Amino acid sequence: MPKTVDAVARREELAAAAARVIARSGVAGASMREVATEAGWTTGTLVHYFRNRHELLRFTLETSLEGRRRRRAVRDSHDPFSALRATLHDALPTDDDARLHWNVTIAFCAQAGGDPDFATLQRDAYRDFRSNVTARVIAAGHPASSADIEAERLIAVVDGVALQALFDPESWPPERQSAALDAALVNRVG
Amino acid sequence: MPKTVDAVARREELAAAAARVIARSGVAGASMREVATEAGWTTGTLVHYFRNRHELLRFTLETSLEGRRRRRAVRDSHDPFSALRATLHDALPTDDDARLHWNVTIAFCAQAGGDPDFATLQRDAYRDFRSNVTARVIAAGHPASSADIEAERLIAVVDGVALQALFDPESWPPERQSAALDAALVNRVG
DNA sequence: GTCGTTACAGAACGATCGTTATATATAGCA
DNA sequence: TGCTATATATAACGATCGTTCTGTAACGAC
Repeated sequence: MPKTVDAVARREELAAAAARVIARSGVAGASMREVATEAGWTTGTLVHYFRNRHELLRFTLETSLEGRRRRRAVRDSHDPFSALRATLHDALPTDDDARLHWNVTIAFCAQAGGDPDFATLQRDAYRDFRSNVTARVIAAGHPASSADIEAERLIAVVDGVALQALFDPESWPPERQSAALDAALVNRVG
Repeated sequence: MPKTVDAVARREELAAAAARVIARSGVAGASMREVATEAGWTTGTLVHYFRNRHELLRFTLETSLEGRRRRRAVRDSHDPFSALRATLHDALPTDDDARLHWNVTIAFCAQAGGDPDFATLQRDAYRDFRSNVTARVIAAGHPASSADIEAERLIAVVDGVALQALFDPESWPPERQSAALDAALVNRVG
């Protein structure tokens, strides 16, 4: 056997570089050469781990979505209401990691129209998030009959706050985002 | 004087074509040739009315933002609460025109990171919208001291619903968007 | 009518893109 | 210690991009 590297880790490392470039300059700015430079490699390395650019972009989006999903799974240990709040709070761009995820999401959102593959990935991830929040809303004591409506209301608040925070980061510090979420939570749930 | 055309109207016609292309395939997909084809002209015409691609994109974004602002200005004739509701409702992607505006907005949102020019345009338009909603919230009877907080809460709901509706149009018909907005309105204002 | 200016078309250029092909270095096995 | 397969680098190709340049048609002033 010849020289061996952790191919999975290398792919994730390259995808992380791609995510940074995408968050910085959009999907269009994520050229093979730019991503390779960001990762500290060359295009030769990039094509060695991804068949083509589309596979790189797709894996980058999948990894970004998976990162959010994995973080969500941790929130089951708390009491039901705290778990709901933590789940929604994790979706807010209150730290660099979440901000990166959001920028990548928006960038792919703009690209989703021309690429149904990306649109499907994002829509499925969103539906998974929605069903997750719905389950937690029910666990927190909300009537099951209107839990989906309540979940969508809460997600709308989270998405709206996130969008504004991405636009105007200096006027939306983390504590203000949390406050907006809490205000939405005390309205109906809890 | 030689052959004369309405240069302003022609620029808006070309910008409208650019907006359609951007909504369909993102800012990156809006190449000079693609926009020219969409408009039914050639690149020669495009460069005759816009110095370069950046000016075309900038004018397209400005025109899109101005269209929303102009529609907002009409909403002063109603009673204060109806005016507030109408202002917020106009921001939702409930018809093709508003959907086009939203897709363009998201597309430029993804591009704003790499181009501070676009980011400034959008942030200013958003602040204008925010101050407009704040004034209408006060007019509708909300205490002035917390009117900005209330306006941001309502805008967050509108943005969140819009984002979800753009992702999942079939599960967010216009009447459902309106219902979500009304639910947010009856909570505090009114 | 002719002339000059404007409107538009289309070709061409250099840059950059994704992709492919080729070359080199490296690490484990014989 | 060679051998081989893998990892990485680099070059090159064709396509496409934004931009510039050149050519042509059309309208208004004289």
